[in-house]
Amino acid sequence: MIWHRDSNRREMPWKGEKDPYRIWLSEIILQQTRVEQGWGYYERFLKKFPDVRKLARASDQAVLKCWEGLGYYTRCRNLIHTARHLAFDRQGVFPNTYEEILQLKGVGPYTAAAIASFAFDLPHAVVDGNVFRVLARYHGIRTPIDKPEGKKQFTALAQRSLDLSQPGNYNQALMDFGATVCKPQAPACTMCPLRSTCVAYRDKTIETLPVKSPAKSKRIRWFYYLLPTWNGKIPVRQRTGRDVWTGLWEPPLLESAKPLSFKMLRQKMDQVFPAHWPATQKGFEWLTHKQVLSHQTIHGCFVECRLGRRPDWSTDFQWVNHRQLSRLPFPKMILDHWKHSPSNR
DNA sequence: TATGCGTGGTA
DNA sequence: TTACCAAGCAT
Repeated sequence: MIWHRDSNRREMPWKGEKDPYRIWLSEIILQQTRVEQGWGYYERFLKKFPDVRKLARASDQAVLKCWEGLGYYTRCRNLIHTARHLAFDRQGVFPNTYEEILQLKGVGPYTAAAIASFAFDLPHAVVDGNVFRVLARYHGIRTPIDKPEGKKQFTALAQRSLDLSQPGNYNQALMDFGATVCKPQAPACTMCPLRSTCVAYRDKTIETLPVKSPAKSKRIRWFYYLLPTWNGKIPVRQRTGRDVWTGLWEPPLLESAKPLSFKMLRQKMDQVFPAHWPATQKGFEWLTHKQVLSHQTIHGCFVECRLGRRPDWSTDFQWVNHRQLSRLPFPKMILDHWKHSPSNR
């Protein structure tokens, strides 16, 4: 705590904030996200949606567009849901107990403890990646942190360690400490005020803690996006289901587990998206991108051409011009394609 | 309860 | 290039 007081705090736009709306917003943005990455998003959200009623009244589309590029889009859909719940069912009043906060969609044990302690000075310890790491090293605990037993053990330990006289401050300090001193790689043990009593430092096991189960290998997918322009417009539809990028928009898509030859692709195009496609490969522009996600690798092949007639596909598709397109949220890979594609104006 | 969900930085 | 990780959560 003295370490934290003495100029080791990381300044951030939401630090010291007492407005539960702002704290909630910042914590949702920061889930599994680096502070530097979330910073700009937080400021843009606050500018566009200064209070929970503004956010609740906005269209799904406008909010998702604001979230575009940040990833884990379920967070954004839950943010919208909870904003409307707060504004319309609770007259804009944020719940002020840990249990009630935990009930909010998109709010789990970490976020509930963060809001409870920062906004309401309630004695709940946060347990995030930083806290897992600091506690595992300091106490030399080898229980895997990504299993129920580990979560239980570390949560109990964090709660016991909490400074009840200043829970918010303590939570901030522990996370800052983990982010700047007790780092995942190359921790600054020589600068660490706790090294004389740190079990992992004594046992030289810093690099092996915390214990995590090994990552699974990534699934590989091939996405063939069809980009026909007709009358200056292209067809797009919103992704549904429980797959990646749900809620974002995309052009007609043919998916394959393996790369397709042009001949195979052309066959599928005629089956799934019948149209007056060009007869040969020369009628198409063909560009590929690769995006590595945390759990899968997606190869995006963008196949562009001009059509003389508008095809009669599912009504899910909207044919939109550039201006309409710019208001819709898209996955980064598609945005990158349009940014770099020579045919895009 | 094991698994899936994005993107970007770093070694 | 690849692996790891980041203020986690829902299902």
